[in-house]
Amino acid sequence: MPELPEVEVTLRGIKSALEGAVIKSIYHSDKSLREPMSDELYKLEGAKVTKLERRAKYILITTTQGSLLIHLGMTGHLSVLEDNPKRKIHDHFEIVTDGDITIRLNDTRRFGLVLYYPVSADPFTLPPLKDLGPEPFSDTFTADYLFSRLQRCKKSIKQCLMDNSIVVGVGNIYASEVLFECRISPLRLGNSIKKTECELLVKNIQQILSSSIEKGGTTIRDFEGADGKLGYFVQNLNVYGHDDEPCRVCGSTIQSVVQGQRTTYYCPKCQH
DNA sequence: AGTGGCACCTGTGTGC
DNA sequence: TGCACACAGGTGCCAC
Repeated sequence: MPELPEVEVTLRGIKSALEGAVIKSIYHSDKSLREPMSDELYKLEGAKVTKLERRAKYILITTTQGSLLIHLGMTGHLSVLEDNPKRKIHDHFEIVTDGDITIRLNDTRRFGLVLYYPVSADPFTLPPLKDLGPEPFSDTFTADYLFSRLQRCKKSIKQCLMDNSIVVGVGNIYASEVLFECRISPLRLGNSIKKTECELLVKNIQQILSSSIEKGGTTIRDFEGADGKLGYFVQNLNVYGHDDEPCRVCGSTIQSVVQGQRTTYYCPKCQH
């Protein structure tokens, strides 16, 4: 499910329910996500939520009794519920607030992550946040930076864009879309990308991600925002999932290719 | 150091 | 209808 825009839309969706609220109760299932969920999570009961923020595709919730890091993996979804309805299959974690709002994590494939950090710990200096590259909207993510990083990359530019140590938040959908918008072939190696192309990449990564956030994310199968509304960015996808269809720009056939076990979509005529 | 392959999981769609 | 298989939005670990 979630790429960065979906996570940002989710964060905005849960923010009003959680910010300033007191956590009345915590629940976690016995099933392991990417890692088992610790019983230390119950230490958050009685805590006041002081801050919600996003780093890469992680949501960090800071409270007076420690912090909570949530990753949605491939199929994770957070919903905001008002009457604490019965848990359904694949509901693995929930927070109930003093305002009787339930924030519930449903994650079919269990690639998500829910971690607890004590008050004394700074999650930004610890795994998994510690070694992440720059945010796409930050001042440090510039064409100069990208160019210097790509110099030592011998893998494909598509895989470079998805490499979290280079830039965070560009997943499989948006990597294809960004390269199409830049007219750069996904098959080229990172170290073949010119400075002027890095300028294009930075600009389009920012534009496409922010446009998708505005439209509520991308719905491929089952993504909904925390309010249950579907995202509309899927209508703006030019190549992702469009293999064997005509390119919207030149009319030639969109191709797909597997790179690093992930499918890439591109127009062989438009992209060089 | 950088890269490719695989593992973690369940559900869905396709072809036989 | 049933079965086998491929594939799906992410990420970390391992061996080379």
